[in-house]
Amino acid sequence: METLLNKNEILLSCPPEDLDPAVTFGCGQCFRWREISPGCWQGVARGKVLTLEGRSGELLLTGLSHQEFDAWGRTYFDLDRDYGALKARYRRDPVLRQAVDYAPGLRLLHQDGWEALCTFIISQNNRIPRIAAIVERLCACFGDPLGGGLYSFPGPERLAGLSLEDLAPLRSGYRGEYLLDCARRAASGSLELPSLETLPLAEAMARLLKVRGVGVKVAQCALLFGFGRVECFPEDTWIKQARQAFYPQGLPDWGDCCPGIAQQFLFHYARCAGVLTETVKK
DNA sequence: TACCAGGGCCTTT
DNA sequence: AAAGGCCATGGT
Repeated sequence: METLLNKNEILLSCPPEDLDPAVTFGCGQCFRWREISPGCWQGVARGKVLTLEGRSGELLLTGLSHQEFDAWGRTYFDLDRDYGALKARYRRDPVLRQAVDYAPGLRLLHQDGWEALCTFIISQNNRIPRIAAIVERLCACFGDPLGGGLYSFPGPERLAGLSLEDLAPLRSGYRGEYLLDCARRAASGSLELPSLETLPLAEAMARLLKVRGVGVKVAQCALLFGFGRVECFPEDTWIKQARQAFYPQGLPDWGDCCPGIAQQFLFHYARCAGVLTETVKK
């Protein structure tokens, strides 16, 4: 499918209208991608420095070998899902049609589960730019250097041995305690991360809720963004506002059509399109 | 200055 | 079961 160019360069066969880097990396689902030059985005995933940019109507990915792309890159960018069909389905709903048309190039990333869990613990009662800043300090302090001032996301074993004082430079506030509890559970095996991909959803949710600082919303985000559980539908403040403004009778049941992906379209639309007035808060 | 942020914990009713 | 204060930090 994909065209292999030089070493570590891959031309994605995905239609660019189904993967807009600015939207996909900027919609609040991930926190480690930056636009380093116009149209060219750089990020770190699973310890690899990647770039993605549009080029002559296609998308060029650098930083992964052919083998790495097949092993996890394809999954990371969710390339095996038919977004054309999914969006056609979403457009049957008049509100979601607006959301899809607002940002048709939004694509749900399948991030590393551990990283997603940590970043959404950090996200609670916080703002997106500050979340990204804390995550960067976490990586710079405890990740492995990857060159160019970039660092990997530190694994649970690394964080499990740290103290609250060690985390002080992150300025993550009361969330530091939550990160340590999460890391110690993951490192000891009392929280078995890989099982969260395949366990019945209720069981996966129950296991995550044992972690301090992980409530229903953070667990849903971790499952959706990090463990491929597209049936999850996190209800944050923006979704609550959207629900009250656009769906006073209740949200539609997107059932087997990836509710989590519908959620991300709706979240981005509600947060960025300026369609919510301040009068419908809370 | 107060209020608020991709919430969750703890205590009080 | 439900409601409300509090939590650390930083932007407005």
